[in-house]
Amino acid sequence: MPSFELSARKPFNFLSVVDSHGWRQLAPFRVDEDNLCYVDRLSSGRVLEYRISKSADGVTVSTKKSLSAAERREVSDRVRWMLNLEMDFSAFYAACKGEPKLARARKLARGRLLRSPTLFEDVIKTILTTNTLWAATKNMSAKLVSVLGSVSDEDPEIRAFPTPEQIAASTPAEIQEKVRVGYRAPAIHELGVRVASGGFDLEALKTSPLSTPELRKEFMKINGIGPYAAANLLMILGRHDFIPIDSSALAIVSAEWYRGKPVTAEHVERRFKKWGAHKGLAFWFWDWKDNQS
DNA sequence: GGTAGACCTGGACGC
DNA sequence: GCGTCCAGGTCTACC
Repeated sequence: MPSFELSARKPFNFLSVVDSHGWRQLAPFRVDEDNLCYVDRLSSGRVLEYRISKSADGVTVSTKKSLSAAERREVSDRVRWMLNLEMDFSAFYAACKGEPKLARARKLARGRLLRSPTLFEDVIKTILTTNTLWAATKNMSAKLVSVLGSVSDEDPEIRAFPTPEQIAASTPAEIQEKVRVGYRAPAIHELGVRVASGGFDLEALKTSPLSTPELRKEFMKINGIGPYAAANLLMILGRHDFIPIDSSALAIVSAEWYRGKPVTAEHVERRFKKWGAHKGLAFWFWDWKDNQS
């Protein structure tokens, strides 16, 4: 099986990235034992699955068939992005010192969040997490891939996440009916159209010079993206100064400090205010009483 | 600027 | 079975 190595900035813990949130469960990701697999559609149109596993210096990326030099460069760039191999978390780990609830985060080199190769895919998936159960999010993501994604010529069993063009070529009614995303269909289709037409360079936001509050506003201009979803996307981009506060966030904060009594977003903010630019990370990797994973 | 109500879906739950 | 509730929120209308 053809393979190559990618190094990571230290400290690096492969499983801490894979387990950083639920993305590994959303198609076209899958986990096979301790390997992370992803079906990608390269710029050439070739659809293939690559398998990522830990190595001494970072990760090993393997494919069933060989890649051209250009394809290998493309896959390398995408895997580096997906696992955030280059990011420096030393300031966060320094801030964690003296906080027992973040001792494991430091010890396990937590901080990196698994992300999709494109911001487009992560925005769509974030929309799929809103106002629903996680099981339904997984279903919607799987259907989006199986209904609209490109099938591989090399393996008809695998499909990639649909491109903006593929989503734009569909209709909101078709997306709602076949992908079962409900009221989210118009927002998903609209984003596909905007990106496919070239009217919205969503991927440019990956490296935007905008301040985090300005970038948050940009995300919130997207239909279907509110405060929770914008904060989630900022976390994915490595901007950690907003907390994605959803109903489960309220529940765990309530259990942690308020004996299960109802709390608001302000309670969450107050508890993590002191972490400043690391607020999102401190929240995300806190050792919650009710979540010892 | 703050808030109530509608919004798709499908799994869980009670009957 | 069947009906109801509600979840990893957002949007809009209204005050």
